[in-house]
Amino acid sequence: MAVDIIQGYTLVKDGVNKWRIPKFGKMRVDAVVYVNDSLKELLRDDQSLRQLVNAASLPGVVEPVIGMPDIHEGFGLPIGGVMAIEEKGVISAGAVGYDINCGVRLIRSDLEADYFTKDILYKLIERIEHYVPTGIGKKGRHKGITRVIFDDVVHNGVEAVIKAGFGKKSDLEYIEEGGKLEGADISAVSEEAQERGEEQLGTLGGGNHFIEIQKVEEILEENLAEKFGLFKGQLAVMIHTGSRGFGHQIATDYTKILWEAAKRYGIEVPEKGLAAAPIKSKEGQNYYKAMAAAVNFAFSNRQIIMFDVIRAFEDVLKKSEEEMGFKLVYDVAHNIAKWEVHGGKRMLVHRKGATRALPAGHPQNPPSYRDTGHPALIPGSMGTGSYVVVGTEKAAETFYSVNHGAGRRLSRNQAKKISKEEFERSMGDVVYNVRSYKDIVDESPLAYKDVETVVSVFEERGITIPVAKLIPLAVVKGAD
DNA sequence: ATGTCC
Repeated sequence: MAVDIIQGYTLVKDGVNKWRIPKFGKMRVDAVVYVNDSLKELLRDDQSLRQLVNAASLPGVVEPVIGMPDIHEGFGLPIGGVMAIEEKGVISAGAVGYDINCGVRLIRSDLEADYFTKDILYKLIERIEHYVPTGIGKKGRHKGITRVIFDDVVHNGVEAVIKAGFGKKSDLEYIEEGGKLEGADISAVSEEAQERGEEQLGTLGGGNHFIEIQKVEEILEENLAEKFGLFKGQLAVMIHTGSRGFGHQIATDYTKILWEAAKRYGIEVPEKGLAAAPIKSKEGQNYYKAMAAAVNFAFSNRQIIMFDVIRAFEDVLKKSEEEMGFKLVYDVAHNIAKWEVHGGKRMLVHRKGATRALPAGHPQNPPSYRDTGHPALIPGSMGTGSYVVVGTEKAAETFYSVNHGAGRRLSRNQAKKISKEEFERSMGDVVYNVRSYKDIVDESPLAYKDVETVVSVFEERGITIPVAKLIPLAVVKGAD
């Protein structure tokens, strides 16, 4: 029996790429982390195992608390963490994260990527920036209309922005939850969060958010790729953003509210980032209502950005959306808590830096992907590849969750030390918009784990089937 | 991630 000791915790090998921390002390359940030998080494200088162990002590937690292959430390639950809680247990804002429904949307086209010279790519990213405000604190270009429809957006999700003219009704079939998480209620959201949100719909933000023009580099599973409308050499666009200042304010407000509520309810919370209250309590219910509002905001944000990106392509290529064949492949949440049934039991699954990946035939798939399983989207860093995968039946052991990216290897502060030369080399031929490398150096591919290795962990275990690999041609980032 | 400290 293979055993390893990391950060003082005993890890016991539990099959391919899977390590278990048997429960001890205040843990109510085991913690599990999915890594191969090289990724496991990265946990030695990182607090993420402690954060998994702490999460395993919360009331109502379901066996096991799980770390994804791209795990790294976060606030409360690690990024790359999955925590399921039974109905009589607690809900935690820190286990969803500050960027509620941070997520990814993939758009395909009928265009051949090889047509896109650097000259065209520069024109495109310039035009995309013309339409999509990027960077911290930016207000939306559509804020006149988004203020008017804001209430409708938070309660009804993407359907509301489609009614206002951003895209078409059929897009709803290609968004997790149909673009709307039930149970949102604006009355649970602070005035401050509402004011920030109304003006920020349709903005990209900063940090790891991006709009990427990509090429389908490799088809890894022919049959599924065809059903997802993907082909080798195809031009695609990936959008990665979330709920901006709206979700951030909600997370800030409720971390405080839940921290104080925990004391009143006598819940022992091991660290502030895991602040939690009973799901059935007033505070817990209110967090869910506010979180759902931010989830709907973020799906809608990506819908508006898709609309604007397609306008940019129309302007530069002088072709219509129909001629270019742009279609939504899928839109997935990476930071969310949702009610799901696993093993016949209803539970609230918190995913923070993790993607749901339902297998073929699972009834919660959208009808468009019932027979295949929906695409799970895994962006790499901005100089490397991204993957489309699907979950298998074996993904039941992770509550049908897979990794959400490559995962950070260096902290932002460590990554700031990367030199200009190293940064430029790491970007290779990828065209990017930000003029000063200092603004995005902490997003350098060198700051991330190797996405191929990370994706291989679940593939080797039989939890995912990789379908396609996409590589970046051009990337639009927000300068902070 | 974030009007990166009201």
